[in-house]
Amino acid sequence: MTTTRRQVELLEKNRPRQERAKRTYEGILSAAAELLVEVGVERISTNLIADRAGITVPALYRYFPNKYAVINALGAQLMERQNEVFRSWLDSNLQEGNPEALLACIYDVLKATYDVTREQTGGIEIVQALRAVAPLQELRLSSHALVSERFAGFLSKLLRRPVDEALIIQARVSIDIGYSTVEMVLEDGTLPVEQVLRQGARMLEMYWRNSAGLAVG
Amino acid sequence: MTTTRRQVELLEKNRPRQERAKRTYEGILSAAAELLVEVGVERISTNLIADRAGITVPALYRYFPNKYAVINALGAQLMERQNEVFRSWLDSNLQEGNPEALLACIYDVLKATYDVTREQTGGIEIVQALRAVAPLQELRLSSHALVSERFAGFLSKLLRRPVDEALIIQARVSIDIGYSTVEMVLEDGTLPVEQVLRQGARMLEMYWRNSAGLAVG
DNA sequence: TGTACATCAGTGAACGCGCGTTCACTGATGTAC
DNA sequence: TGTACATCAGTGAACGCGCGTTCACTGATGTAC
Repeated sequence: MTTTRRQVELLEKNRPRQERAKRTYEGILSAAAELLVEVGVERISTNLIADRAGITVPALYRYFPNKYAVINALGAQLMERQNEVFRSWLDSNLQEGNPEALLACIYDVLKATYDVTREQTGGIEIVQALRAVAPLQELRLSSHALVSERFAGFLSKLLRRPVDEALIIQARVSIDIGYSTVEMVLEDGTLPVEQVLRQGARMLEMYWRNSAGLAVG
Repeated sequence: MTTTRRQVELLEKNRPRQERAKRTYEGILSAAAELLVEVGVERISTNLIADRAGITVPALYRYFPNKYAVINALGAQLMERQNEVFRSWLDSNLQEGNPEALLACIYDVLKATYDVTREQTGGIEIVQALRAVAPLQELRLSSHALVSERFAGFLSKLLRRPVDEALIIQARVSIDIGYSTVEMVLEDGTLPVEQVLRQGARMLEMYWRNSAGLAVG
């Protein structure tokens, strides 16, 4: 991509070992999440985070090389939770082996993803930061790509189709459209959550009915 | 929303009057667009912008109160161009008065939106900034809401349905899904542009076939 | 059970830097007569 | 056609501030004997 963009270290440094250290570490993440809501990505700083967490800046530097690593840790946590929602949704539909069953509960997975993101302080702000801040983009993109591949494998069995490029693309588009619907409703607080998620679910349902050659509702 | 978030002035100050001033003004916008690509939203500053534009910082302050106003001006320009794409797509389909004609060319409007965003230096970075930076969010949200209302009015005539909340929501979801597809392909450079846009178009098509009670395929 | 010691966790103070912002100013452009 | 003047456009220098980062350090925790 762009070469002029400076490389940023995102790896965490020391892992917290003692109890006290774990509290400090968690305190840093909570403080960062709160500040992401209050002042936004563009104003957050290690100084602010340490202050809010009730520690000094060098204590933060013990665990994170910079502020991006802190946001990255928050992002990894959220991506993991979102992925887990999707994974368990797939699992609970694996037994059925029946496309209709899956199509009937797309709304559920959107709602569960919405809930898990809402539950995390600064959830939507974290997602937006992952999109907008170059050094963090990799995390969200690779997370979506991973989930899409798993989804494509699942669909391959369900629809008895090979895992070719077309299927992977269809899976990826579905995943991204699902997350987009959730993000849309989190970003614009004036929208009716359930209605919008239901429309998003219906869109995905019609798409897959057409792909799989199933009857329309 | 959040009250702790400081209010930021986004209105431009003096409008450029003389020729020289117009060049300076445009130079500021171009420099900002380039820097958005090179260093990202979180590192851009009035100092960097003025430097790149070949002027001193007080010259920038003559036209903009702060860096957010600069990005806001870039964003307004881009939103306007995207809206224009959609407007002219609707217009060229208004004559027909036939849903099938519209459904047949959803890909075209996605591709045209993709092209117009791609054409603008820092196009995707501008969109991401509008999403992630609180004081700029209003611009994108109200732009999407406006386009959705216009679309709902159009659909009302086409499908002979009243402009009720349900129709507005459906229009809004469609608009946001369209933009999301475009943004997805701009954000992840590894994806095949045409294939992804075609899938997005197909998803919207199936959605509206179902809504309008039209035959599939 | 006590204590000496190693390791882990967090502090206080300091640094240089780029940031946003403002000032009084010089220079460029356009126009009235 | 020339020039005086008003307005517009951009400069140089300065400011205080919060930023990221590092240092040698003190204090807390855990453990070997």
